Amino acid sequence: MTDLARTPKHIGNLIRRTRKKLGLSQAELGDKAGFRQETISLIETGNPATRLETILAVLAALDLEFHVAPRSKDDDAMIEDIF
Amino acid sequence: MTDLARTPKHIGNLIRRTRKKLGLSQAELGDKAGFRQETISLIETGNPATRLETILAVLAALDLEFHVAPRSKDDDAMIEDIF
DNA sequence: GCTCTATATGCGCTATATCCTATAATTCAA
DNA sequence: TTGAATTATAGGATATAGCGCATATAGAGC
Repeated sequence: MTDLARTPKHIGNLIRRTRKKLGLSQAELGDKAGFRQETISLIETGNPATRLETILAVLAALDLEFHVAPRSKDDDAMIEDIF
Repeated sequence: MTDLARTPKHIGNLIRRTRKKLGLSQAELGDKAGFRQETISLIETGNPATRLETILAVLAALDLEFHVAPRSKDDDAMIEDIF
């Protein structure tokens, strides 16, 4: 099961969804990833200027990882449903 | 076919590989993505502080996109082979 | 070797991440 | 509804992105 992530908002929503599924607060996730609650808040609200390594650390703390794949028409059809 | 990308270096290598496969110079890719040659250079060498939106724009210029998936044991086995 | 292109590096600039601290605003349960 | 927890926001400090511009290396071909 993989989720498409083309924009910072996609990624933020995905992180928030996963964090809540795991029953974590932003502060708890921040602890696990090595960042502050405020930083998690910014990421989840779609801050486009977040540092790459910060995103990677937060994903890892949620046991997630990025995969890179060709953009596909299937994804285009799916893209509106992400929110 | 998807590629695992757990670190800025993974992502940089992937971008460089794809760019060369497409016969583009760093400057040409920069043009397509809206950034400078120097910025592409930094990304390809694994700069961990690159802005998220910059990475996303460069991936899009290469017709690539991120997917988010659970970290898997299969990935752990594969991880050493990325370089 | 030499030349041309491609890539990496440097400086000064503005913008912003993240930290730290604090607090406002929102959500949720009792 | 109220009180506690959670999330969003703010200001000052430090670090660094990406810009523009310049240049130094590095590579590929002759």
